[in-house]
Amino acid sequence: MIDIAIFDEHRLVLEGLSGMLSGVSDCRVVLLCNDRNTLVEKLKCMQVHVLILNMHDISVRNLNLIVQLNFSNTRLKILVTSVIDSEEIVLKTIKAGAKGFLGRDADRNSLLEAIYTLRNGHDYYSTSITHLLLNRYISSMQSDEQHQRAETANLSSRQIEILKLWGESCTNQEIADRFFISVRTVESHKNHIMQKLNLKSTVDMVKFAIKNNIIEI
Amino acid sequence: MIDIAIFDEHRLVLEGLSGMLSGVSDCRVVLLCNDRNTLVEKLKCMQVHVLILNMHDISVRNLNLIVQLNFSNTRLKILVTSVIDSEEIVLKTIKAGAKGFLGRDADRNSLLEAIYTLRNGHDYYSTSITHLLLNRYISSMQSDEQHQRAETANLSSRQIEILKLWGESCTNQEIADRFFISVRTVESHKNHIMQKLNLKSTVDMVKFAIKNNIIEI
DNA sequence: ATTCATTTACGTGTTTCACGTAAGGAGAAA
DNA sequence: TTTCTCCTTACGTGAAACACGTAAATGAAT
Repeated sequence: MIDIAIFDEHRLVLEGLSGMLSGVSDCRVVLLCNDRNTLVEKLKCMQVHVLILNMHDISVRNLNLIVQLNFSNTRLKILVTSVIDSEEIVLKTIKAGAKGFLGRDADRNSLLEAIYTLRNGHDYYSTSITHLLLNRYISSMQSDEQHQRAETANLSSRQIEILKLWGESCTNQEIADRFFISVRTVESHKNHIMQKLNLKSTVDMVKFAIKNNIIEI
Repeated sequence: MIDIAIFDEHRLVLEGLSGMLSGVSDCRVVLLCNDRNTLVEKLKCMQVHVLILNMHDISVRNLNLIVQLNFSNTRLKILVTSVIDSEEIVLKTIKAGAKGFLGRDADRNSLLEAIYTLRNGHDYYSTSITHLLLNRYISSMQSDEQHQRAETANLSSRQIEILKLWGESCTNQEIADRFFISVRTVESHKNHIMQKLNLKSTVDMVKFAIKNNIIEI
């Protein structure tokens, strides 16, 4: 059984959200609230697994509420819902400590998925958000690759891979495990890089990698 | 009722995965398969909602399998599981058309979450992946904030001297000679620097020194 | 067919790192 | 004054990384 609290400034929305959960056997709505102070007070002494927090705006007031709730009840999982699923609001809520986010594309199934997922200790972000992050990520990876091809054509792709991981403070062993090769091979790769680029020390290798956008400062 | 197919090259793993789903009322395992060609043929004419595809490696063979299955059965949702949850494998599988990914941190609950989520037409990526994406995103958005928190003032003048020479690719012995101290003392200084700044590796120390204008690229 | 770079890997000896310990001094706080 | 903290110096030990050489397998180039 999952105990759920719902917050919204408008009673109507509150009841609407509550209604979506009636008839779900695993869920029990134990608190409906439309006042921030009351919410914080009540949640201090209630056992609530998931709080559905509907946000109309990304005011500091709302973000602080999340921080405050997380502070006073560490076991509480906060699921933010909002029609404003811009990058900004999502990021800010996550940074504030929300464990889930449902945007405008979310339906009842998504809500249930999110509740179960949060209850299990995992994070949940709606499809649009995940896609946003993925696209960002993929495009940043691709632009990285292009940068590298421009400046470091003399290094082989394998050598760059090694350098990249090493530049993220991986040990040789970690790099070896990642690529399923021997530690000695990793050492070999680094030796070859040093030879090829005529570098005196590993410090120089870091500098080279930074100059050539292989690793970030 | 969700119809599920499971693929793995090893029968044992196949049965293990299948066992995890026995007793789940909403799920029905309708196909176990350890041969790629058979899998493609069977799935052409069977109603399967979710395919659990356990990948041991990111071979072109496996990626092509995903592409092929997506082509021949557009309604099929492919959930890739793998102990190799590196950035590389995740990206490649998603680009190939997988709708979900479970990494090494996934447990039975995650598997069920993923199956339900895919069945509902949404994507599912395991916590580690989501965090990976989020961290990338967040760090790229507000890298300044954390970076500017670095305090050079915390380092003593001696520590900065050491760091400066080391950043010019001097060996510990050279640094020791310069200051008429023992090599061990140089090591101590570096150890203290690492401790004080909470740095994991010498690579990080180079980055710190560059960020704080102690050494130049 | 042969050359060349790449990827893989080992051997050996040196250097550096990680982590702990510790002594002596300088300066601040009680 | 004594206590306390930080800095500088330095060592011990075991692990990791580096320097330099060697070398086999692969594949692309010509």
